Amino acid sequence: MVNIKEVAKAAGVSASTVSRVLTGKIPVSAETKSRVLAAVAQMNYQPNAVAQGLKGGRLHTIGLVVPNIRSLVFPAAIRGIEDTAEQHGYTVVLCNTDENIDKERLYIESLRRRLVDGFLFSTARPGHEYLLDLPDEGVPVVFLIRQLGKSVNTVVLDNEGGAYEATRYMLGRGLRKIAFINGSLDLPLYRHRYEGYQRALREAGVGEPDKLVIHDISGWDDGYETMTEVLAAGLRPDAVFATSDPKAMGIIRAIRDAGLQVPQDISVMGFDNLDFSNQIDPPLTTVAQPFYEMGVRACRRLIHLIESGRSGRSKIEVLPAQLVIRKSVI
Amino acid sequence: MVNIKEVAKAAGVSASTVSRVLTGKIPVSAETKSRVLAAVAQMNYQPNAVAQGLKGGRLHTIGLVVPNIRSLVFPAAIRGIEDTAEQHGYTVVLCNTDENIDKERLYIESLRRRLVDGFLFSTARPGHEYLLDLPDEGVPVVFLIRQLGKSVNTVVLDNEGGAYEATRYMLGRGLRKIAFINGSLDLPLYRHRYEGYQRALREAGVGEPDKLVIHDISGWDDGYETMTEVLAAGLRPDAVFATSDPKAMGIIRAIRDAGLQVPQDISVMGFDNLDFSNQIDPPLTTVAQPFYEMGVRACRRLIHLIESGRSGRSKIEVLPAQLVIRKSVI
DNA sequence: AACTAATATGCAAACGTTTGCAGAAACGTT
DNA sequence: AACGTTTCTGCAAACGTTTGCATATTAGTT
Repeated sequence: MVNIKEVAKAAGVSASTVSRVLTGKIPVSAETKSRVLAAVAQMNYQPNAVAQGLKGGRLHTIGLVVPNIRSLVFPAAIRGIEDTAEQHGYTVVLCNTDENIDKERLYIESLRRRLVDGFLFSTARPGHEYLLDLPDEGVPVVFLIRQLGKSVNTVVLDNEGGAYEATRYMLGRGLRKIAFINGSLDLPLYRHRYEGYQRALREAGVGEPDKLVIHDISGWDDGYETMTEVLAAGLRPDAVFATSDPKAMGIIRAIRDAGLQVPQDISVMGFDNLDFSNQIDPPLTTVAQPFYEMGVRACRRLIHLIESGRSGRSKIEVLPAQLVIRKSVI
Repeated sequence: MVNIKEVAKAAGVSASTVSRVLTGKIPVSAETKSRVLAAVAQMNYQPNAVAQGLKGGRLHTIGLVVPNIRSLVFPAAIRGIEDTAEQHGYTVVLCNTDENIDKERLYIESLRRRLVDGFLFSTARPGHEYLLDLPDEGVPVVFLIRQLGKSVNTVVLDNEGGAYEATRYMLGRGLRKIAFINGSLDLPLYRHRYEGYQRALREAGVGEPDKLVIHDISGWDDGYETMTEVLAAGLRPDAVFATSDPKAMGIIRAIRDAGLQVPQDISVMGFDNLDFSNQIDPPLTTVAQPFYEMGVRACRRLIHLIESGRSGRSKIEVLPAQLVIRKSVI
């Protein structure tokens, strides 16, 4: 790769002049400018970003830390992040932590050595509070999808509101005994969904159904087993609110395998609106998260933080959820 | 961040000595070594990777170029890539091209400026032959999932064999009139799947069904529409071989919406074995691709290329497909 | 016409490493 | 005891930029 000195020689100027033409900071005569530009074009010169990075202390790179890219909630958000990063001339480095805190720590260390400009985390959960130290050390950080306290910039869904609306909708359809099959309460997002569900029930004067509020359920298989046990125990809810679409899929399978029909016998409400959720049978009624948009917002905010030199107090941005009605609720 | 000079001062040696202790290349007396190590530990010194990169000409980074991370085939492969990269001390930069060649070119340019050590491409297709120039310019490159000629290192599935086995299986179940709903023949992988299907039919002495071999179908919605038209035209295959799981999902929906049952009336074979393929109703019989493993292999090969200084001829590695039998074929 | 001000350019240092070269010290050999 | 090796360490250059400072040129003012 050709470097700035060779361009300078070809144009008959010094390296500094070439640099000044390219960065455009300081006046350069029109004549030399065009001569330099011609040389740059002819030699197809591209400044070495690593040298620039060493000089400037940053490399226009952001670190994206997620638990697992195979989880279906991330790809869309990542896409939003990557697109905005690209538009602003940033590059995205991907890190999967498997919820493993040591792996996360190593990644952070490794990326800081590489002078990443900032971090985007979707790995927040109790035990990861040390992440909150990063901003204090001057490292720009934005949290995404999952939150961890109020003291850091975050982009999340209105989980409480989404769950509230979904529950209200089911109540409005005459369903009364609504089971709630939820993820781990360690994650605020599941806590908030639970609170939304409770609020709707309370306002409608309906009590929480006995033995039908179950937390700590994690994927489709877990959902399947849980629902199978529920039905085997003779419990028979009018509806099940699954707080993620994969859980909902497993639950629907369990209901079918028990010889019942969705939604005729039991309605099922999901949460997420993953890409395939309207492809399954029956198409899933669910609460949509604007994943792509969340990625875009988080990335924009991070870039703003980076380029403004870390000003301003941190802010939690809450995006609205949207109920999408299909056929799995009667 | 503390730099090497400060460590040197603290240990009472020169920066060179610190560097030598850390890289371990040249003998250093046991005594100074321990003194340096103590200082390093105490000050928590981490070498600046960008400075090392500038000096050494590479940054231990690989560029991963995919059409779209939202497409369900990539996340597992990416996971395999990322895991192996991490094990070897490499970092992965993610690029989505949307099959757009200009975007791809810009990414390549940008990453080369950043001194990436090599590229992993899943974007091969006609028109992208210029990618083949990169190895000639000394840039390590490995192709993955999609291939583009024999002259470059590649990791792909045995698409022909997978389709052959799947077709043979259906024939063995007594199915004769097997529709073939395929992707674009521009992509060798779809061409090969077609060839496998044809070979199995030929060996069984069964002809290709009239009007039931359809190419250029791309996602679930396209699959749905195509199958709806097929049925509306009064065509009634015994089975449909969809060359991707999403197409299969759309096709199953179409069959159901036409009042028929899968597999009692029409069997459906998929291809990919995406994560959710055994969650749908009926659980999908399909051809599994070892996505994760492909990612691992491709990444290993790239790292080998990088660290061996680009020796050796290029090789195409073909991984076996595996038929996974569930309930969508009778 | 002389002086100040503005404009345009180059030199050299700096970013944080690694590494060739050379010198110093310790050791072994005859 | 003199010399050649070996072992260890530091200096300084290099990687490719950007940028403060100094200088040279030009223009502007009186």
